[in-house]
Amino acid sequence: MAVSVLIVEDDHNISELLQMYLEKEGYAVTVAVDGGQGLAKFRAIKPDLVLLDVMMPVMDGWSVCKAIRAEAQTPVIMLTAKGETDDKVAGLKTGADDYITKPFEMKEVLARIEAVLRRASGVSVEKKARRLLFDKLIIDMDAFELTVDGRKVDTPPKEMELLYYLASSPNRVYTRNQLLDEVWGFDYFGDSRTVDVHVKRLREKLEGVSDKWSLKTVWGVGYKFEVL
Amino acid sequence: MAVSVLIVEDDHNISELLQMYLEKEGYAVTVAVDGGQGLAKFRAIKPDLVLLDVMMPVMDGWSVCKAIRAEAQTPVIMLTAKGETDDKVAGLKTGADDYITKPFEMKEVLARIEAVLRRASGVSVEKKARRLLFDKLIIDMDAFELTVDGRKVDTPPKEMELLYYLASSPNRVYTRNQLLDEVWGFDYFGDSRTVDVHVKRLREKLEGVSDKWSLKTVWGVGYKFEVL
DNA sequence: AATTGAGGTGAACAATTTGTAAAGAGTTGG
DNA sequence: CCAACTCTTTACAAATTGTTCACCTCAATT
Repeated sequence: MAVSVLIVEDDHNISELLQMYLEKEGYAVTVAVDGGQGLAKFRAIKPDLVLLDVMMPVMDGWSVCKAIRAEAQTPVIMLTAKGETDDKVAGLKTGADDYITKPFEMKEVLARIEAVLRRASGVSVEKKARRLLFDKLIIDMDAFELTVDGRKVDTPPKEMELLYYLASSPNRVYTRNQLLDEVWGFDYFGDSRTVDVHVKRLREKLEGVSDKWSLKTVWGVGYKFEVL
Repeated sequence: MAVSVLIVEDDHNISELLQMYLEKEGYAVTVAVDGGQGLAKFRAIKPDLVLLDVMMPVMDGWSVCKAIRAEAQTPVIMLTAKGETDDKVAGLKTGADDYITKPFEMKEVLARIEAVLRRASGVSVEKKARRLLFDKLIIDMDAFELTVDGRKVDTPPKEMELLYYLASSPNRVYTRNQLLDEVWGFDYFGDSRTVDVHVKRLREKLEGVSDKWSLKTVWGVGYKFEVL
C-alpha cells in the first residue's frame, strides 16, 4: 500500500515539482491549491502526511495545521520562506512536525518526509542499504567513503553517488538520461556526456582491482555495474 | 512501555509546549490544570514522574508535592518562576527532586527529567552515553567539560554540543542542515555556514592532539568525526 | 575497408564549496 | 548597566569539483 501525501500549496510550480518528485518515489500524491481545499481533501482522503505551505491567501498554513491537528495526528511538514516565521513557539503550538525552508532541495524534502514518517511510526518506510559490499570494494554512503582494496580512495560526491546508484542494482543497465535523472536530479539540464566523464574518473579508481565486478559500457545504451 | 509524565500547570501555553516536546521524545504525557486535578490524575495513572508548577490558584505546587510524597516516592520536578528563590528552601522540605526556573529551555527540561529518572532509578531510561572517550579526548556532557590531552579546555555550549553530536556517531557524515536540525533544533532558521565557523573553532582546540581521530570535511557533503 | 555514430580521454573553464577573518548581534554574569 | 563572552552573518580568497569541448578511438553496419 502506497504512502499518501497531501500537498497544500498555492504556487503551481512548486506543487507540480513536489508532486512529480514524490510520485517518482512511489508516494500517492494529492494536491490542493488553497487552505480550504486542503482541509477538504485532508478529510476526504486521510493522507499519511501533509506538506503545507505557510503563506497562502484566505486560510494560511498555520490555520490549516491547527484544524488538522484538531481531528487527527497526521504528521505535518510546513513549507516556509526564510524569515517568514519569527514565532517558533507559535509554530510548535500549531503542531507542525517539521519545517522546510524555501528554496528547498528535493533530496532534503524526501529525507524529511522519511524522517517524519519514521518518527510518527505506524507507517513503515523501507530503507535502502547505505553500505554496499563487493569484492575488494566498499561503498559507504554513511561515511561517504569509498574503500578500494582496503584503501580509502578520495572520491567526489557526484562520483560516489553515481557509483552507489549503479551498484545498488548490479547488472542493470541505465541510460545516460536515466542516470542524469536519478543522480543529478530530474531538473538537471546538461550534456549527457557529463556522465561519461564521471564514469571515466570512476574507472581510474576502480580498474584492475577485482575481476568479480566492473563498470561496463553497454554500447548504444548506457552503463552498468556488472557483477559476475 | 513508555515512561509516563504528569504535568500539573495552569498556564495552558506552557503545558501545551511541554506536552508537545515530551511526546515528541516518546513520553506518555498527561496534563492537569490545577492542583486538585493534578492529585486526582496522579492517583489515577500513577505516573513515573511529575512536573509541577509552583504557582497555581487554590492548591499550590508545594501542597500537591507534599500530598504526593505522602503516598508515593514518585520523582517530582518543580517549575518555579524566576525570583521565587525562597521556594528552594520550601522545596527541600516538601521533597521535590529538582527545580526548573521559568523561562526554561526545552532541552534543559528534557535533561533534568532524564537525570531525575536515572537517579530515582526503578525506571530505566535508555540513554546515550553522556561521556565520550577517545584518545586524549574526553567529551563530558554531564560536567559540560572538554578535556584535551589531559587539560580542560573552555568550550562554549554550541561547540560542545556540536562536537558531542558528531562524536556520538564516529565516521558518519552529517550535512550542515542535519547538524542544524539536531544541534540547533529543527526550528532553527539560519545560515548553514554557521556550522563551518563552529567547526573551525573546534579545530583550533583539537588539531594536532591525536592522530587517531579528527574533524573531517567531506567536500560537498558536510562534516564527520573520523576515528581510525 | 570505409563509413557513421557512439564512447574514451585530456584539458580548459566554470561553478560550487570551504576556510577564515572580522564585524556585528545577542547573551550572560557581575 | 557594563564587560566579557558567545553566536551569527558576511565577505573574500583558496581549494575542489563539475561541465563542456575538441579530438581521438572503437564498434557496428554496409
